[in-house]
Amino acid sequence: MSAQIKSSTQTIDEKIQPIELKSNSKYSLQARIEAPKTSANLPSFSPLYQQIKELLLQSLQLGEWQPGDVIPSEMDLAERFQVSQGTVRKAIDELAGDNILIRRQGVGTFVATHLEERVQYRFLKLMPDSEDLSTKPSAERRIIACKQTCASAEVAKALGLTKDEDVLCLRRVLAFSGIATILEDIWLPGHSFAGLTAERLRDYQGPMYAFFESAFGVKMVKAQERIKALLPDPVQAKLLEISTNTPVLSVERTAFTYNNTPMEFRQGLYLTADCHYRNELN
Amino acid sequence: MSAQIKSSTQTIDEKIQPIELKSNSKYSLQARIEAPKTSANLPSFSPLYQQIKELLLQSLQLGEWQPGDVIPSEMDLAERFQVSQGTVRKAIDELAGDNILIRRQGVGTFVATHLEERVQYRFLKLMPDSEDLSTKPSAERRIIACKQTCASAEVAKALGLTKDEDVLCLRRVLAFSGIATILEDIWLPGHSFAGLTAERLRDYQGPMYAFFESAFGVKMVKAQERIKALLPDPVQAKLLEISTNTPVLSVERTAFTYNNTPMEFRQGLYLTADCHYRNELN
DNA sequence: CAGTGGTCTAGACCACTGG
DNA sequence: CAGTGGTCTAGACCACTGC
Repeated sequence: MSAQIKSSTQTIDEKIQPIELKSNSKYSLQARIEAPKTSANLPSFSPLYQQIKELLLQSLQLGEWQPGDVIPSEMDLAERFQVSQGTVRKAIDELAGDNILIRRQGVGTFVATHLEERVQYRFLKLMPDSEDLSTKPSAERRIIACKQTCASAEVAKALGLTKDEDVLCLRRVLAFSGIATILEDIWLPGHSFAGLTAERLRDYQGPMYAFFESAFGVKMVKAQERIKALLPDPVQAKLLEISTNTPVLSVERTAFTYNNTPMEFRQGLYLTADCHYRNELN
Repeated sequence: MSAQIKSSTQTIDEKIQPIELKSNSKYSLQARIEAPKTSANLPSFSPLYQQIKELLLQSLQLGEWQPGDVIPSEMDLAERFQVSQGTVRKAIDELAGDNILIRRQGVGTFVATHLEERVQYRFLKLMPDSEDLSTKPSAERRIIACKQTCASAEVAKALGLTKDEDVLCLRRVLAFSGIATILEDIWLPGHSFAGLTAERLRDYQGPMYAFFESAFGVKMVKAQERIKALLPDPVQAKLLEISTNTPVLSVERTAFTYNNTPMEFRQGLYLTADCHYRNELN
């Protein structure tokens, strides 16, 4: 899991060849093959920095570096992969752009984590209407249910499981400043979250995704949301302390780990009387 | 508007000084002053590529290059600003990341435009539930109203105007596959859109933001949205052909030109029976 | 002060597009 | 085939952090 050697393919002929490569001379980076263009529009080659990016992602996925850890310096990585610092830099740049790594000048490059994040809820786009960012009231959380069930067709599809596979199902309410605001139903693949109980969740201080990281080694990296407007059913309305005539946002989220593997599906109902879902478009 | 000369400040001492600068030796790029750190955490200097980025933005804002135009090649710009190609490249990279410029390998770098965009509606995140991207039914548009009024407090605030300044107010309905889906109220600052009429809008084929570009030279660059769930009032319900008990998404958008200048405020009501607002989180 | 990421350069070569 | 953006390198120096 340590020494990986590879070679640039671009100018390899005159560059590294004469030098004895460190520990083994097998190329661990895919050679840039001039693949005959298939009918589809596949990219015909992969730049070095993309391959480095993939290797870094592999190391992250395999747990070589844990969330919050420093990764080796650019120079060290350049040495390890036998490329220039600039090439490593471009790979890291992209990962930093995806919020997978975090650069800190003068210190090092770190694996992003949902723990100890300046912004506690990275994926929560709900904001108070009064843009009063100064007083970010920490949420009160209430776990309503935590049970093991079989995946419905919808949940199975979202999680990439087959129907009736084991899933954990949570239900919780978040209240801000004493006002119940979010009701969430959360489904998790059973095989990755074995041993999760309402008690353990209750005991944990901090964001749920931080808990998933530390307790199950599951790091959420990105997510997709589908938003609709709904009227809550009577049970939902009761939990949110509203009437069934009060419209709410339905926010269905699929969250992914490395490798685009879905690891969570949730439906949130957001009460938007004093809040809104905020989005930036570019 | 043409020859701009400047100098790198980083290694200027030994580098360019002995050479006679092209046409004039005034630095048009701000020197990197080691400003005494103010109490606030202001950046103490600005990298060259950031300054280049600002200069490019200025040229865009002043209309030196119009939407759809090619801008000069990286080499030409490097020559113009007296920096290396890599520095220009980094500036352009950022602008391309903001969807302000578009790079096309082998061809050149272009000013982004809402016209002739592969994706017609860049800011519209509403998708059919059946992810049936193949059949993207073009919307039927109906202009309901187009009148000149005074800015309400809310609209004035969003557009950075003072209350009661002139604004244009549009109302329209978009229908997909014959189903009325979106009702939008749109407010525009009167001074920038003088002469806009329902007829001109109706005659124009293509996205509204493309119309704004070609008819008024207003290029929307980014936007913010605030989403809530609402019940429509009777008038709104009638226009959307739904009952007042059907919840809808309220999407309030402020759109900006260059310089973070707000140029449009709109409230859209989205019927989400067969559609959803889609968002990607990183 | 050593070590990290951040900026900048100059030059080489590659991949792609269009005439 | 010329011209554009895209990749890669090697080396220099700067800004920031922590010890």
